[in-house]
This record gives sequence, C-alpha cells and structure tokens, in this order.
Amino acid sequence: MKIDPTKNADYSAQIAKAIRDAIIGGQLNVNDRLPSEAELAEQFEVSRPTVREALKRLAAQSLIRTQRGAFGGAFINQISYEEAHSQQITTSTLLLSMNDVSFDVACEARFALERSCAPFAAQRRTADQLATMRAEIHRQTQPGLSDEGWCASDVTFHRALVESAHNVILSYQLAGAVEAMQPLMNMITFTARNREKIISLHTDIADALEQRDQQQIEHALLALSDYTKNLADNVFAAKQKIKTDIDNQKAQS
Amino acid sequence: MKIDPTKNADYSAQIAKAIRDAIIGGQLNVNDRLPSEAELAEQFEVSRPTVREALKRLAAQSLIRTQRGAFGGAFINQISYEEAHSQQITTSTLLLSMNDVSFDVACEARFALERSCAPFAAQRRTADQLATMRAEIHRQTQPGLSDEGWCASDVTFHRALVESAHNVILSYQLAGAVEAMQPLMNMITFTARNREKIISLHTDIADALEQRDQQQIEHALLALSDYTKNLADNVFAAKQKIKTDIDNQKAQS
DNA sequence: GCTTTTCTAATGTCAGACTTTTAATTGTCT
DNA sequence: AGACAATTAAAAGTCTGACATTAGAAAAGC
Repeated sequence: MKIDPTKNADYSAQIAKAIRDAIIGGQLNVNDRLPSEAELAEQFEVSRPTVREALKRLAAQSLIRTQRGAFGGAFINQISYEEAHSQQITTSTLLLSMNDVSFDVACEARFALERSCAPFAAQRRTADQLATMRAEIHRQTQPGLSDEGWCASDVTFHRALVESAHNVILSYQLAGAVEAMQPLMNMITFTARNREKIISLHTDIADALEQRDQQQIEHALLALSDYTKNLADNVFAAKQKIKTDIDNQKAQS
Repeated sequence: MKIDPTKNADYSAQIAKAIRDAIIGGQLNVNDRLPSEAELAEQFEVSRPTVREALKRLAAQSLIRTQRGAFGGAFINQISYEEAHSQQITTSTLLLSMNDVSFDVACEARFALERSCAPFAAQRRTADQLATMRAEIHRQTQPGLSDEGWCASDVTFHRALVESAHNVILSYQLAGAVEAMQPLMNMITFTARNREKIISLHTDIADALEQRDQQQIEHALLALSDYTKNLADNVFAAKQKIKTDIDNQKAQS
C-alpha cells in the first residue's frame, strides 16, 4: 500500500483508494483492525489529518467503523443489507432527481424490476407478508390518511411484496427501485390520482399473491404501471394546458 | 443547517448529514457552490479540519467535487449514471463477498433481474447491440481465450442485452446484478464449466433477441440460470468429496 | 485588442497540542 | 479469593496556526 508522492494533490483520496482496494481484494478482512492513525500517517508518510480525511472517506461508504479509546481504532466493517439498502436508495434518489429522467422510463423500469420477483413471490409468500399487504390496503381506505401517510403505506405494501420472494439479493436490488422511485412518483401524481382505483389494483395484487398465481401478479403490476403512466400523462397535459392558457392571455393583453 | 453541540463526537458526520440533507431536499442545487471551508467552519462553529472531514465524506459519495484556486471551492455534483454505476458495483461486490450469500440465491436474483429487461429488449433491440453480442460469442469460441478474457466477454455480452432494452434506469439497476455477480459466479464455476455449452446458450439468447421473441429470451435466460446453478452444485459436490476423502484417509491412518 | 504577469482566494498539507473516550490494569476492601 | 473502585494508557476527536499549491481574475504591457 503506497501512494504517489509526485502529485501534491489528494493524498487522502489515494490512501482511501489503497485501503479500499485492499478490502475488496481480500487483504483486509471483516473486523480486522487498521493501524492507528498515527501509524498510518507514518506508513504513508503523510500527516495525521490527511490520514483522517482518508478514513472519513471510507467511513462514508461504511467500509470501516471507528471506535475511540484504548484498543479502539478503525475496523473493517461488514456491510449489512440495511446499510447497502440505504446507500442505494440515496444514490438512486439523487440520480433520479438530478438527471430529469422521463417519467415513463422511470415508471417502466420500476415495475419491470418489481415484476421480476413475481415467480418467487408466488411460490414462497407467507401469511405474514400477505397480512402486511392487506393491512396496508386497509390503511389506504381510511379517508383521513394524509398524502405522506399514503406514500409510506404504498412503500410498505410494495416492500412486503418484494420481501415475499424471500431472496435477500433481490430485496436489496429492488429497494432502490421501489423505495427511491415510489415517493417520487407519488409526488408527481398525487394531484391526479384516484385512491380507490389504486386500492383496487393493490387488492388485485394481494389476491393474486394469495392464489399464488404468478401470471396474475405480473398482470396486476402491469395494470398498476399503466395506470401510473396514465396519471403522469394527465398531470403533464394539465400543466401544458395551464401554460398555453397563460401564453394566450399574454398574447391578448 | 445546525449541529448538535452537546456531543463531542462526530461533528464531521453531523455536518456531512446536514449538507447531504440539504442536497437531497433541494435547498442546494447542482453546480451550486458551498461556502468556503473557512466560512463553513465559522457557520458550524467548528475548526477547518473538522469541516474538511465532513466534505471528504460527501466527496466519497460523489455528492460534491472540489476545485482549488481562487473562485474554487466545493460544488454540488451532478451524479452521473457512470458514477452511480461504479458505486453500486462496489457496494454489491462487497455485500456479496462479505455476507456469504448462497450461490443459488445470488444466481436466482441475478437472472430474475436480467429477465426483467426481456420485453423491452425484444421490442427495442438495435442491430448494434445484436452485433456486439454476436461478436462476443465469436470471441468466446476462440480456444486461446484466457479465463479473464472469457469473464470480460461474458460481462460485455450481458451488458449489451441489458442496454438493448434502451432504458437508462433499468441499465443502471441491472449493472449491480450483472457486473458485480457475473465475475463472482465465473470465479466459482470456471473449473467446471463447459464453454461450448454456454456459447450455445448465449447463441440461443442472441437468436431470440434477433427474432424479437420475448418468451424465448426469458426461456434462454432461464436455461442459462439453471445451467449455472448446476455447475455450482457440481463444484460444491466435488469439494465435498475431496473433504470426505481426506477425512477417510485420516480415519484410516 | 491580445498576451503576459501579478494578485488573490481557495483548497491541500503539515506540525503539535489538547480533550475525550474506553478498556485493561492495578489497587483496595470485604 | 472475589468484587468493586481508581488509575493508566492508547486511541480517536478536535483545535490552532501556519505554509504550499493552484487557478481564475484583474492589471500591466505590447
């Protein structure tokens, strides 16, 4: 593990990369302790603040955790599904919000991914997940439910469907799709949507899952996808109309 | 944006979180410049090294980029698909290697996700992607191809299939599946696999894509998934046998 | 008007000190 | 001897102040 001393730029990035590569390459294993900051500074021939910046970079990716006190230090972290989950959701959310992806593309991807869990969900769903979905549907029928509450319930519903496939990798991968995109979609469509219609589609999904009917699950998800796309089209058309009206008014005055 | 002054711990994490939330929440927009490190230090009432640690955390997530010199500073980064890609692959790879996921679970997830692009690939594939896939199949027939070369070609082949769906979000999400898992799978199965068999399955996929036959694409991917699972089973059985043989030898001696 | 030089504000780096935390060790009492 | 309390040491966390390097802007020169 050495760094390039020629450039006087970004030692901390280089050190972080060296350690990261050692972790990925297997030279450093889970729960191994890194040398103390002072020792690392000596090894890399840089100052302690520089080492610390490198360690903070690694900590930001959950690659290490630090502990103070004697026999403390920086330890290689075992990345948990939860951490990977939340990282992926953060990245996906930013990616979507910063690159103005067309709604159709996002919607298509989101439901395509969710459909991929259908065969396993049909096989392996337990009463537990079904009960969660039914409970969320019931919550969604409550007239007093706020938009935030609706959105949270929606996410819980879809998450239960994903979990019913009982495949941790699939759950992790789909987290990005469901939990990052669903709130964004709700934000866009909430003005136009008809809760009863969505509840009916949710009920179709739950029924199909109860029957362990893969085809029907996929079909119901497609219907929900189509309805969502339609909603967005309506919202955009309405926005367009407002814009046109304003333009006309300007032209008249 | 304020931090909790009571705890004398992890100011840098708190500051990073405050800025991250501001980015996600939209208070800070792409290409906005953050205040200088000295100004941030004043605002948060901490020292400059502490601010710098916070900024390095954000830089590690590609949320900001920094530029030296007058009128330089830290700017909000527009997260590109490429950056998000590589981050996801790093995370997925670590997640898989650190949590000893069963091969079947990973394999099932990987191919389920890839199948989700089948309907769009069938509709939208261009001659370009098909040509890439055919070229990779041809490369795979070369007898002199190293294991590394095979693995790279395999990834390129599957990546072309994913790209043929022409949905950037889907491409991004599937990158984690294909590019993180495929090399790991190749590492496990390369001792047992039959290149000709895989080439034939790849040809089936390319043929189905050429015919724009969604069903056939999914079917061919399933066949490849089954074959891969079988390979892994054989590898594990072989390992088990070796272990048993050694135990028997020990028992005899 | 164009090029070159100088200026300046910002990040990058360093050295050294102090604070806080935490677990192991040592000491003391029952 | 065993349980509890005080001590100690190692390590992260933080601060201060300084210097080096960079790169865009402004000024000077042609």
